[in-house]
Amino acid sequence: MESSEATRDRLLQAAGEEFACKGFECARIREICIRASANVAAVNYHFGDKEKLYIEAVLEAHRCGPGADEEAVDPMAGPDEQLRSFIRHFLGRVLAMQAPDDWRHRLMLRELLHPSSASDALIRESIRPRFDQLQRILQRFCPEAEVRRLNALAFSVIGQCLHYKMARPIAERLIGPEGVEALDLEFLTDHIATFCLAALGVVPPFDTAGESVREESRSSAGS
Amino acid sequence: MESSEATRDRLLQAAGEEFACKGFECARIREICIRASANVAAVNYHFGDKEKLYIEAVLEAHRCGPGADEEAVDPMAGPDEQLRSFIRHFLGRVLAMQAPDDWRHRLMLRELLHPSSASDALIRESIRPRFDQLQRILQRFCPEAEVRRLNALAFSVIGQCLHYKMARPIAERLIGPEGVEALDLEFLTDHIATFCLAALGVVPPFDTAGESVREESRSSAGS
DNA sequence: GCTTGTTTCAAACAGGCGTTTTAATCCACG
DNA sequence: CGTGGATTAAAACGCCTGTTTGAAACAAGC
Repeated sequence: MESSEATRDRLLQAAGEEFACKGFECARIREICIRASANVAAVNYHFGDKEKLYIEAVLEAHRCGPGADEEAVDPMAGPDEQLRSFIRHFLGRVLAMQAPDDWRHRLMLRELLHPSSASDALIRESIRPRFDQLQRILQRFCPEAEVRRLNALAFSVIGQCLHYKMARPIAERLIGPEGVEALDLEFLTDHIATFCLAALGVVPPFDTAGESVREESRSSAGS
Repeated sequence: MESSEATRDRLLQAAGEEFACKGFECARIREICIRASANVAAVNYHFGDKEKLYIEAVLEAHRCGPGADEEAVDPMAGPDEQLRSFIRHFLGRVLAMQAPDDWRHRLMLRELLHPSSASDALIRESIRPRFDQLQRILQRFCPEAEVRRLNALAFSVIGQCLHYKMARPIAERLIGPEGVEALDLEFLTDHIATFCLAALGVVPPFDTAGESVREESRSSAGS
């Protein structure tokens, strides 16, 4: 009874990887079972059919995924440092999605782009909290802003970050693989954070060399 | 000989629509032929196989697509007006992709996200020129910027726009369909343009109400 | 040891897929 | 009219899909 839970778990893992990189339609049950060293009938026995296996795989990837750095943004920090921190973590997760072992987040993203019944839990427990968190940060900059502006501001932040996952194949063709590789986490975090904070009037805008004037050089006579 | 070119054309149109909304793998040749009022064997006769039909459909959608507003950005205008104009047109195309009749752009986007041999022509003739155009505009703001910064700036503009196509299903769940609908072309164009121009130091940043201070109110004593 | 319930396995199932075959149809030209 | 090449049509082909079957293997309780 409990002994064979192992097969179920192996199936969930294999299904997650397969669904993540091929999608629901293109993933093959036989391939999943080979990966899991299980028989084809095991899917039907443990889950019923392909769709129920998919839903369970998404929810499983969702359960194992978050939890670690849930509250990585310091609630005591200033709004600009909070936004920087949010961008760093969000972008870090976006860039890490390229890694072969991060199939969990790729699977979750796939589910969000083509929502099935599994997306409810994802949005409720993962996406919504982070979106609200971002909006709370932005509201500290624009406390009197209407909802529509707040939404657009949030999407401006998210859009810039997510772009490096979504459009990566095009980007590699446009500026070359080495051009994409040069846009690493550190540089992009600083770029997007400065871009947004400048738009919000918190830090000075980019100069004619495209560089940002950070605090230390602003108050040069300070320390 | 020439008479039956009609069947070929009907197949290309039907294939374009079908590939655009279901993708290469999930589109069915039989369904395409029903749409085109053609026999299944017609695909093999006119194109060889499914993949060659797909490539021809992408290239056909590409040929019929652009050409109209190729140079919609006034080369004589100031850089800020050029950027505004670029964002308006790019965003307009992104938002128009939701329309059922704009399957051509949806198909092209699909091809760019999962590149096959058809993407070469797309990138060379459609994407690359516009990307270079955007970089030229941005270079007028930051003439001394290095390549990496220029790339990141371009992706900041593009990412904000494309987000409204890519993440639309999630956005509708996050802020509701009416929330997404409120983000129309006019509002978003102004929002993204102001966001970018403020980051570049050309216009004042958003104030605490999330509103932008446009030129007329800046030089209130002027006219 | 036998029974009972759970889990695995090889094999087969029906249906859909892209593709091919073979014959029928069309249409222009001599 | 009749001939030949281009186009269409119906049917079948082989393959692969998700799913199901029925029996075998296994462990536990009496």
